[in-house]
Amino acid sequence: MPRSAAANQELREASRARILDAALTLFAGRGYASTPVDAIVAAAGISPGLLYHYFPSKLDLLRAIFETSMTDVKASFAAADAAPAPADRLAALLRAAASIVKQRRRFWALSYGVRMQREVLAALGPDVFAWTAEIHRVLERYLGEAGWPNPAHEALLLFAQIDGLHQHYVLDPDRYPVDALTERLVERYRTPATAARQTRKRTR
Amino acid sequence: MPRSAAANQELREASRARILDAALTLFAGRGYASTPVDAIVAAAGISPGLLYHYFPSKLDLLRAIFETSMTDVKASFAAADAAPAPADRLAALLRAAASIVKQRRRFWALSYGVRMQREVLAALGPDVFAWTAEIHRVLERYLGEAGWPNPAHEALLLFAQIDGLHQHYVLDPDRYPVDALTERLVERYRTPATAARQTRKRTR
Amino acid sequence: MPRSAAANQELREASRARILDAALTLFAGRGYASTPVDAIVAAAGISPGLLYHYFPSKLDLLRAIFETSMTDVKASFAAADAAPAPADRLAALLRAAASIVKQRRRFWALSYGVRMQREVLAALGPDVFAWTAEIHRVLERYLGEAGWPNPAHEALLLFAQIDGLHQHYVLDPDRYPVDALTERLVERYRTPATAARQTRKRTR
Amino acid sequence: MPRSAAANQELREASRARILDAALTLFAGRGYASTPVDAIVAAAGISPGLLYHYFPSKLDLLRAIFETSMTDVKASFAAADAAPAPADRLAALLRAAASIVKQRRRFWALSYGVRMQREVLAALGPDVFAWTAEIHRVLERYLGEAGWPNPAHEALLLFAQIDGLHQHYVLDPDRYPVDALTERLVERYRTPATAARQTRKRTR
DNA sequence: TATGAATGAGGTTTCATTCAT
DNA sequence: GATGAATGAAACCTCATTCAT
Repeated sequence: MPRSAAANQELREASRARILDAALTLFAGRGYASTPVDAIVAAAGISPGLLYHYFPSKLDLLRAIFETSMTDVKASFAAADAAPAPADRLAALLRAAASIVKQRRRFWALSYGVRMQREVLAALGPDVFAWTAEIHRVLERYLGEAGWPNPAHEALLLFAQIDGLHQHYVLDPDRYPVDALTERLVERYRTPATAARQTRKRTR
Repeated sequence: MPRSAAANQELREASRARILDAALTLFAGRGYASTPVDAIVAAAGISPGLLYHYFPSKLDLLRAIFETSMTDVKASFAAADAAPAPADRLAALLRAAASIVKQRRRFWALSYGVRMQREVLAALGPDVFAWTAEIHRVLERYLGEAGWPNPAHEALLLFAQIDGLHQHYVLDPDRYPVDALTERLVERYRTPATAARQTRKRTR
Repeated sequence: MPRSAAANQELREASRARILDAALTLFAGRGYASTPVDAIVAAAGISPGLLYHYFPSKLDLLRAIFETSMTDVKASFAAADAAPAPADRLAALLRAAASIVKQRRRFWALSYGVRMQREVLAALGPDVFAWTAEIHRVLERYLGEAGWPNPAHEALLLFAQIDGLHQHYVLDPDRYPVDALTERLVERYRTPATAARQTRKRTR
Repeated sequence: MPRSAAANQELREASRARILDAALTLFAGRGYASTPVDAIVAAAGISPGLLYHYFPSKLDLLRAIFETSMTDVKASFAAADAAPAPADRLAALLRAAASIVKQRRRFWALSYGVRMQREVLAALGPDVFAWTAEIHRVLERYLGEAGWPNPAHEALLLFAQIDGLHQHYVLDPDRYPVDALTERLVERYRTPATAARQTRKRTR
């Protein structure tokens, strides 16, 4: 008596989701390399065989996590991108980024955790590399449109700022005031930071 | 006749240094967990026995790297701290930090690589935890002395900025313009971004 | 479709038994410390991974052997203890002990082999320590009931006798006449070796 | 300026003795196989090189311990053997054996510790095998001369008794009453244990 | 779909031993 | 006579993965 196709589909989804979730939690906490497949299997409450039924290898599991999460993250950024007034888009982006980091803490912890490991990163495919480049491009465009001088450098600086902020948040989520700091950032980037000071300097 | 004490001392230090150096390079490149002791041993041109003669375990080797490097880093910060005019100390610190990161790229790569792994971090001892707190305190003091409002939050923001900057540099050292960006930061933090200024600017 | 629970149970027990058996043989012959896990694995015809699937460590394997064997041995002594006439129980015990030593030569060889190694013994748990104390208590009770003077000392002596006998047997099982010697012992302990008798004999 | 030959000789003896002593203590406590050469070296306060200067291998060190100790033990038995009246020699032997075990506890612990390990025993040379055979022969002769029936079996029994006694003593030297038990044994073996009981049995 | 026994390469560590001085 | 840095084979154990059911 075979299960109906629909029921099977549900089972599949449920199992896959449990595995991905367990793996994400463990990878985020202990690191990818230090997490045995058995630990994932135990946390997901399934058998090793089933894990390999869904994911051909441990690395593919990592890849799947990145795919899932990155889709999600991109969607969020796209929403910010759609803000009506051009002047508000930078603020919208900063807030959207903070919000998505808060929602998907574990993914970011994992992401920051593997960031330095070239071999692993390479195995995740070109998408992950393209990732940062794209964010940088968007920031550069926004800053340029807002009249910032040398928007390429400014974008690097702003990206570093955002990245550092989020990483520090992920390291201590219960006490780190991401929202307040994000608002401070929004404030600071409301108008180009050039005029006043740079003028003063030049006139000396 | 045994080797002279001095000769032994030299041999020991040379071997220890080779091991530490090889380990740092490999840990930085492949991550701590993904680097087999045998790879370190091969890179250092020694036998596994000798590594364990100097370091009781792989983790102790990591610990030793952190101790060595952090001593070095602290010294550099202390030097910046000794700048004559109070107004220059923040600039001095930012430049010293950039300089030390450039000099010890591999250590920072390693450090950023294990940052998310709580178990490893805990095993490195309380020093590594206290580390960031101390940097934050110093920044807060400098910003407070320079008249910045809410120096606690501003310090978090500045620290995140520096951290992000350095991490991005370490990820792509050949192309990332740390120096230019550091100077931009120095410039931006020369005078407090007071509410006053921002208001004035907006009302103009 | 997973294997049925019963089939798994069988597989598990078969594997466990093969490992325990191979380990017992090797430990008995070469000593615990001198037996590499790989040798056990080879003798059992399995992979190292499987051994560690069943026993968390080499020491736990030793522990398991002791648990298994001691259960078995205690059962045998309990049977002797149930002899009807009190006067026959000592004889029953002596014979049961000889019989169990003959049946489980390898266990006794192992047991005698680790007896002097305090660290190993301690790791085997309190049971193994309590073991000899219990035998001594039983012997003392039997001897007391049979009217022997100073049954505590006599029990020590008898226990030493049995232990020595069995150890010598295990050392050279093919030639050592355990049965004959056990019968001689049974004979000797049929009636108490009272001072009275000895005096009477001397005065004749 | 070379040391005098006599001074050298003294140094040699002292170093050898320290090594043998440290090794004996450790072997007795932890077993031969579980004692690393480094532990011996540390306990003796010397360098590994020096140990290998005196003993070609760890096994040779064990051999040396056995040679030293067995010479000593044989001398002690020889003394007992020289007792004037034939009737007293068994008593003298029992007492001498107890005394030597008390004096050289560590050696006996070691000896009992390796007894079950055929490979190690074989490497110690035939002497150690001949050892027990000789004791048995002596006992048999004494018992025969004292008029015991079936002295060969009786000797096995007595030897097992002595051996068990001494082993139990070595396992718990502070509480085990060797002396009292030895006297009890002496008493029991003063006259052949046959007449009375065996007669009674036969006449039934 | 799902299980879990089983594998084996490879990981970390130990330890008897060597050798330049 | 003595040292201790150095070796490398082998020990114990882990873990990604397979496969019969």
